[in-house]
Amino acid sequence: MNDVICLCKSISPDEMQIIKAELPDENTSNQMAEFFKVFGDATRLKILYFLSRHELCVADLSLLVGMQQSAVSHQLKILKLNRLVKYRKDGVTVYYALDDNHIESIFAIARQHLMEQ
Amino acid sequence: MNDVICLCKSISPDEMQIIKAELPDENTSNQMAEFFKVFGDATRLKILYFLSRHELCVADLSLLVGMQQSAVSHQLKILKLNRLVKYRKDGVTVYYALDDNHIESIFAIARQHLMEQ
DNA sequence: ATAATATATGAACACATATTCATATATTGG
DNA sequence: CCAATATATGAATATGTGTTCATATATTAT
Repeated sequence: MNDVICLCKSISPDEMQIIKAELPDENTSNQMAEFFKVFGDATRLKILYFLSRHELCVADLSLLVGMQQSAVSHQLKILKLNRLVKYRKDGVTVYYALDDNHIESIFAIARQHLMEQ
Repeated sequence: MNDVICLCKSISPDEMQIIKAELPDENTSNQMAEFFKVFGDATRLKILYFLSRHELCVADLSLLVGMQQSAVSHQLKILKLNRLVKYRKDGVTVYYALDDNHIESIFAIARQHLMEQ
């Protein structure tokens, strides 16, 4: 990409160059976007909420969120890939649980933002 | 929706009822999902990064993110609607700036999560 | 008023995503 | 081995999303 020359009065060309140079690389932006995307779905948020209360099997999660077992499995796969949940197998049953201590704090911040009108 | 009866051994029907009853209502889940969705796009994250460094006009943002002015305007609209950026007009130019003190902390948490392998 | 400029907006398109249905896989008990 | 059960997976579909192009709006200077 070419050098950037600023067009407006609020910032100098030099400052432009600096903040452009310090932009995290493409991978970081994309990884971060992927991470937040996981929280950007009400069904997944509900699953995370329930798991924050108790370890649960897929069937019970399906009852709780009121969605088909298949849908829940698909979403659990996404949560698993993003290391937000872990699981253990007991016979034919699979119990899922939260696997991230950042979840609570990230929720707290979102709640605060939404509370402030 | 009908009463929930748990199917697995890990939790009792009573506990199921309780965590189900305490699930935040549909509105809350949706609002929260919408909020996170905003962060789930690399272009918007870049815009937020640049604004975290300096107030900027649309044209400069467009140069910095390497995307058409129109695309940037569309994304700024979304950020505006979610009260993440504010703006001031100076003649025909519009300067945008961050309008949320939670952004930094939410980024910090995401970064931490992604750092941990 | 007119021209020039910065930004905003709407339509169109390509692409991603969530859900469902049908079915495969894996585990246990008989 | 076979049947029953819990979960996972793939295809299909409907809906959502981001970008571009074209154009509208708004502001300033001449």
